[in-house]
Amino acid sequence: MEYSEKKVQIMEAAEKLFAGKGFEGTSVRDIAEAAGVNLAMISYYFGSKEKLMEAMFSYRSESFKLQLETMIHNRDLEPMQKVEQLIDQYIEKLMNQQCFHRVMVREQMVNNNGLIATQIQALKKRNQELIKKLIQEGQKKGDFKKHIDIPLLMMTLIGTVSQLVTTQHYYREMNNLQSLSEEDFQKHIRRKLSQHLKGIFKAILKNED
Amino acid sequence: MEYSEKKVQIMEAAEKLFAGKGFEGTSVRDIAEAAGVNLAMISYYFGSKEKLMEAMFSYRSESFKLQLETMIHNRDLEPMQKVEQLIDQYIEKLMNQQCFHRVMVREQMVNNNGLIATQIQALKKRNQELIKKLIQEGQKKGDFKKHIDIPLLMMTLIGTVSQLVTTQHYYREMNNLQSLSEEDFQKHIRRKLSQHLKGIFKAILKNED
DNA sequence: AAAAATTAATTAAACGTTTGTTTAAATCAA
DNA sequence: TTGATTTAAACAAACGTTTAATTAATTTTT
Repeated sequence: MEYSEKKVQIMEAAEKLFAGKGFEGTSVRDIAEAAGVNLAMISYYFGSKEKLMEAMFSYRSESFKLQLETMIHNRDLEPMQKVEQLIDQYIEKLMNQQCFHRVMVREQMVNNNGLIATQIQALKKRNQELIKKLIQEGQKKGDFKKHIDIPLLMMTLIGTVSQLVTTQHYYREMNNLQSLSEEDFQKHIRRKLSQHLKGIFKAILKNED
Repeated sequence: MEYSEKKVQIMEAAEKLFAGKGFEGTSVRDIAEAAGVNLAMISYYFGSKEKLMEAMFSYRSESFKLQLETMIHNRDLEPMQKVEQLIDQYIEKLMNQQCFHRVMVREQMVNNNGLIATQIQALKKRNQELIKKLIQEGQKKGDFKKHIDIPLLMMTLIGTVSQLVTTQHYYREMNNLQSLSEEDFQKHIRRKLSQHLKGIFKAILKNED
């Protein structure tokens, strides 16, 4: 599917509204107004509200993929360094696409069998295989422990970042970070997350022989 | 607020529907049908759909609190044992109230300033203070490390469990666990989570001096 | 204890809005 | 002149809520 300027305009307005109020909580009139287009344009371009959601999902899924192919085959990096890059890239992707992430959190809770569920599954599978490769490489080299529960480790990576992103206003208030500017607060979160998750992964993975 | 049998009936039907389709995605007619009552009874008992949500939230919040008071003051338990009990109790609470948890995940994402946000905040604050006490006790005894980022550690505990609960059907499929019965699968998750999180907490907390 | 009066619970129908989508006319660009 | 875009208006369906009438339960009076 090709994305004309108008289409992107509508998809991005829809994404922001879906993230805040949910799919059902957002009317096509809301979307049209936010995108600055006539109500009928949404059906005209996408066919329906549902299909707009699917189009937006496809559009964002593309840029949500982790880009690790070249890094993975780099022989100059230690396995642990690669894992650290994976963590940082995951944090970066998610923090830069917070709206899309919120939409995804909502969508993955409903067990639908549609296009969106398929796309989420593909994203998850890809990520799990990437980290599996990295860890197996580290195990072969003897750097990592033998028995690693990779799916559970993924849950901790994704879950920790996701939890902080979706409840950041609570985190901010409970830890008295209101004095920080929004930009500084976002930087603060990234730094903390990176540090924290690298510590966990090191503790879980590293062989102390 | 007192909870008559009919009220509970309606609240529990609403909870299940809200968990699956969201607040806006669920109609009061859906709720009435699922609860086996007349449509008008919802306004009659609760005033409105919104107030039904609030009532349900108060109702569930009560039983969602961790019960750790007596355990915390038990002098026969090591700090690490207490932390392990906290982890197990958290897993238990969340796994036993998966519907309510899903509703909460959705609600946490919208930055509303109403009754529900206040209740979520109170729950979070309580839990954070409980774990803070436990960790500080361990630090005093010299069992735990000096510098622990407690809020981040909470994110990992809550985030990991939450991520697995909200995406369990993906987890099940990706790890070929479809042969397990639903009951066995739930047990499997609990066991894995407990093991995994205790490992992480031990690695992060334990002093190796 | 029976009858009457009062309150509570339940119902089907209707209310006015809002919903997603479609239409047909109007405007624009090629 | 043709085809793509944009518009305001209209559509039926679904929404949350209210109404007024009816039934059930409880309390008061005899």
